[in-house]
Amino acid sequence: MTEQHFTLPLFTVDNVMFAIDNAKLNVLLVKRAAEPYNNYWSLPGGVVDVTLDKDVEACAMRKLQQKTGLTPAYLEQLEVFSGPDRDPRGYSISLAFFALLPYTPVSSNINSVSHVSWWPLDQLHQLTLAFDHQHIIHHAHQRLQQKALYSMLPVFCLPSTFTVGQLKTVIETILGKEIQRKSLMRRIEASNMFTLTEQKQHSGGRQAQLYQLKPGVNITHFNRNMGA
Amino acid sequence: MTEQHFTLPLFTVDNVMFAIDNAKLNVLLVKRAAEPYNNYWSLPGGVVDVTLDKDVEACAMRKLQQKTGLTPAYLEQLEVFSGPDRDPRGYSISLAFFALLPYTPVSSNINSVSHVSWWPLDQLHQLTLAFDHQHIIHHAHQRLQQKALYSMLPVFCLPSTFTVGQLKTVIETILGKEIQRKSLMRRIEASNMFTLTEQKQHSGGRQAQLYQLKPGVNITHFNRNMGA
DNA sequence: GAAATAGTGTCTTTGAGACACTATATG
DNA sequence: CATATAGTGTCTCAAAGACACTATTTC
Repeated sequence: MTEQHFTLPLFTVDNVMFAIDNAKLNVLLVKRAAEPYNNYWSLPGGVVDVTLDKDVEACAMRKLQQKTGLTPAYLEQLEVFSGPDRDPRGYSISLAFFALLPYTPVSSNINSVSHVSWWPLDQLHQLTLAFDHQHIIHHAHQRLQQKALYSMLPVFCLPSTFTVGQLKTVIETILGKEIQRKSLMRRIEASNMFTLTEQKQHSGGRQAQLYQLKPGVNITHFNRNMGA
Repeated sequence: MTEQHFTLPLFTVDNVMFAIDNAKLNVLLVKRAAEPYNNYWSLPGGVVDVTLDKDVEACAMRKLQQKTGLTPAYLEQLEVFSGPDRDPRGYSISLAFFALLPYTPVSSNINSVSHVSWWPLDQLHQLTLAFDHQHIIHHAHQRLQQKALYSMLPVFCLPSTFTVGQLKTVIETILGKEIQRKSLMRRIEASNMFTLTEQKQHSGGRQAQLYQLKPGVNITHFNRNMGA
C-alpha cells in the first residue's frame, strides 16, 4: 500500500475456464486489444482492484464477469506463474485460477466482433497464445484430470439437473477415456451429494433418472482414483 | 514494472516449513523485529527481489536461507491468501509455500537471541502469531496430511539414509495416527524410489535395512489413500 | 531366555473393473 | 419386433488392513 520506489513485479490474475461442448473440452479465451500480444488470444484476467475485490478469488470472478459475461460454477486457485521473461514488459507474477461452468454460448455481448470465444482444447496447439498461457492451460487441464479421478468436481460442468449418462460423458471427456457406468453410480450413491427428481427422456431409449445437487453440500473426495 | 501511481496491494511470500523432532511436528517461526506485530512470532517470508529471484520459488528459498539459515528439502506452493484486513498496513496478497526438511536445530546464527525457532505444532495455539499466519499454518498442515495419505512426500523429513521404522514414525507423526508397517513396506517396494545400503542398529532390536532415495527420482503418488 | 525392533505370510476387507443381464423407451 | 439407452447383479482384481508368525539383535 505504501508508494514503492523500487521495481515491483506486476501481479495479475488469469482464469482458465473449462466447459464441455459437443463432447469436447473447451477453454474460454479473449482476444487482446493492447500491446503486448495485441490481437492474440489469451486467458481472461487482470489486476486486482483494491477497492472492489475482497480477495483474489473475488478479483478472478469480477474479471471473468467483466471480460466474458460468464460466472463460473466452480473456481479454485491453480498455481502462481512467475519470472522475468513471461511478460515482455518485465518481471511478472500471475495467479492462475481454474474454473468450471456448464457450457454457455458467448456472443460478443461485450464489444464489437468476436473478442470472446470458446476454443476446443484439442485445437489450441494451432494457436499462438499470449504470454505463457498455453503452459498455464496445460497445467489446469492436468489438475482437472487429476481431480476428476477422485472427486465429483465434474458435476460443475452440468446444469443443475442432470442424468448419470450426462455425468459419465463429462467425466469421459475430461479424462479422454471411458469409465464404467457402474463405478460412477456407486460413487453417486456413496457421495450422498444428490437428490432425485422426475424423469426425462434422452435419444431413443429408456428415460433416465434426473439428479440434482443437494443445496450447500461439499464435493465429495474419494480415497481411490477411478480409471487409473 | 511500470511505476504505479494507484494503490498496489503488497505481494509477499510466506513459508511454512515443517520438520519432525521428538516425535512431534514442528514449524519454523521467526520473531518479527518491526511493526506491525513487532516481537510476534511469524512465518519467515518477504518480498520478491526482481534482481535476485528468478521466480517465486527462488524467492521463497532465498528468504528461508536468509532468515533461518536453512534450505528445505522439499518446497511447493500452498495457496494465496489475500484481502484488505490481514495486514494492518492495508490490502495484501501473500503466496504461502509449504516446505519439508529433516530436523536441524536452529541456533540463532542470524542475530542476537532467539529470533528463529522450531515450535511444536501442538503448542502453537498458545501463541498469538502475526497476521493470519496461524490460519496459513493450519492449511499447510492439512495439505501435508492429505499428501501423506497418497504420496511418499514424508521422506523429505528424513535424512538421506533411513529405515522403514523411521519413515513409519514420520508418517504417523504427520497423520496423528498409526499405520500398518506392512502397507508401508508394500508402498516402498511398489514405488521403486529407493535403493538399499548396509545395516544399522536401532534401540534394542534387530538391525534395520537402510534405504536411500534413488538420485533424481520423482516422488511417487499412489492412487489410493492409506489409513483413511 | 526375555524384550525389543525388523520383516514376512496370509487372510480379510474395500471399492473399482468387467460384463452379462434386465428394464423401459422409440420407431 | 429391433434398437437404443438406463440401470442391476455379481464375479474378478488390486491394494490396503489386520495380525500372527519368524528373524535378529541387546541385555
